[in-house]
Amino acid sequence: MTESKNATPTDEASASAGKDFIRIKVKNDLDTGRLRDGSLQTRFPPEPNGYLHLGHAKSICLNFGLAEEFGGRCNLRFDDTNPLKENQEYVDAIRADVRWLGFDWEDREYYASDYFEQLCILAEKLIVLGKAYVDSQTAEEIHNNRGTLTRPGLNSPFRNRGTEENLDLFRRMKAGEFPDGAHVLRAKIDMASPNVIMRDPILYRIRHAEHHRTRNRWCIYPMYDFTHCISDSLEKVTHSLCTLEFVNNRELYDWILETLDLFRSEQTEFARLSITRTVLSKRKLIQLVTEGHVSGWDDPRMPTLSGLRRRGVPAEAIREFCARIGIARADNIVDYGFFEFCIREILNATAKRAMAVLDPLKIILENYPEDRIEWFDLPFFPDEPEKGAQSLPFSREIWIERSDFREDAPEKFFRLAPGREVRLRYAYYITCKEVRKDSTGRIDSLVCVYDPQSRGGGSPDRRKVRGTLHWVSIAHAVPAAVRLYDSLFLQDDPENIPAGKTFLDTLNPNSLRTVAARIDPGIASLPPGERVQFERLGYFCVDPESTPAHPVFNRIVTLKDTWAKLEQRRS
RNA sequence: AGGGGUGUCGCCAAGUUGGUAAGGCAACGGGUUUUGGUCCCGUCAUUCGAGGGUUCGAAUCCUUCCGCCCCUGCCA
Repeated sequence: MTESKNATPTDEASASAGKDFIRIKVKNDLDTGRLRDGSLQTRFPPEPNGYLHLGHAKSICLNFGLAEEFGGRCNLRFDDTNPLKENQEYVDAIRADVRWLGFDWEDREYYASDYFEQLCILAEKLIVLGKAYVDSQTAEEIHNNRGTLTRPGLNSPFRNRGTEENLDLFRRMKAGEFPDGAHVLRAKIDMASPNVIMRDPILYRIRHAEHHRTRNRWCIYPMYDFTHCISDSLEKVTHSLCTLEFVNNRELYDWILETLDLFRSEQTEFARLSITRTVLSKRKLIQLVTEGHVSGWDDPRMPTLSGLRRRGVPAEAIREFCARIGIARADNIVDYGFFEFCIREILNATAKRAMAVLDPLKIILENYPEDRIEWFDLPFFPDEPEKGAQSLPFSREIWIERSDFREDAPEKFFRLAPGREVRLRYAYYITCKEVRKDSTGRIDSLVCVYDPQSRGGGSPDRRKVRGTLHWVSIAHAVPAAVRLYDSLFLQDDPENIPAGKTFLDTLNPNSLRTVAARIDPGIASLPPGERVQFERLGYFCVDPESTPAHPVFNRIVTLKDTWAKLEQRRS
């Protein structure tokens, strides 16, 4: 499950990784001895209400990465304070994803729900301190009295209840004497604060709901703001890292820890990740799944870790990506192409080369003996032949890529065309003699001749042959389903759609195309999860549904295609 | 006439106390190449949201203005 983490990011990446403002702050806190026992403690705190995606990966790499780099520890903590949205399936998926990404929380797996008892005691302490009260207004009244962004709020008529009454009411809330919504516990801060978060924030609400871990033990549940800072504090988290939308909450975070005189964890915010042509908001991802726009959380087109894993993206590429994008406080939207670059960088060094033809066109070598079969070596890594090779069968009839032949070939097209000579990689030079078409005019096959002198793909006269094509012997080829993926969305920023439209309007109708390919028999029985490079095409991964009899491959990412770019420029 | 955050090349992003704009991606040009892949070399911000000021000198200090993002859940 856990992918190898031996390979290190490039020097550039690690160099820049050591320079962000958070690392500078941590280093400084460590150097100046600000941390009580001198060691760093972080945490990754997901709410188990969905699957992890690339945005979470950024946070995971930051929190766990920091701990590794500075000799500290990082906890995994589930922020499970809302029983209505959370469940065990998500907990299990999150654990699997973090592990797959390559991080280990050892025995430090915590749950906010583990702290419910302590949280309750601290809430009572707040009441005794005169810093919290039970409010019996309706939800609507509370909303109306909160004021607006430009107008202060109004004090609740229940704001000055006595300590004993508050304590009694709160205990009865906890005991289940009231229905949902009858009362809430609020911090007594300042209804006129310019920071709306500080206008007597709700600390506890009544919710007669079953929690996936505590079952029916509780009917009151603490809110995020009350829970998060205290959980951090109890775990002695020194650096509590979160995204920018929580900046406003920091004032309350600090107020609670200070008022309760608890260990002072410190919150620092960084910009969340956005990527072009995909969405990273949990709400939208859930919608894609529940409305059936994708096959599930692990659909290979999803930016979820489970989707990327099934697609074949190596965990190392995700870590590399996170290291390279850096950490800052400015809003950003990273080009999807940058992620692809990181994937290719890893795969180029790790994926064995193989032969496959996605859109087959038949070639008949008329001067090649009908019953002859030869075997050619295909090195796993052309630049490192010492790493081994695979044998490829060659015969009279060969599949090549349909797009590698053109009847009217432009000057710069140096692939196959009538009368032109190209090289079949590692095999022979061939020249096209005749184009055969069916009744509809579609090209049916090509009759070619091969040059016996060019065995292996070179010739004694060292004549120049620009084009080199991939191929598969028809007699040996194995049919395979190959899924070609494209981005889920057409628009660069589907999170930010003009007016009147939704992100669904920019869904890419061609994000998945399945083709009947012909592959080299040598790779037909690779196990699921195995990644290979189909020469000249891209990187592919064996799908979990694949069997030796019916191989299924997912395209992870294409190879860089300079020719396609040239052609596009001409038109 | 609310508060907070933020603006450095098309994208990401360095730029500690002012000293004369890193790096990566993309792009473009060239070399190597039995993957139009990889690799290698080169080009790519007189300018740091805009204006004013301080200074011998400012992306970095002061000031005014502008843009974008977040906050009015008994969500996190």
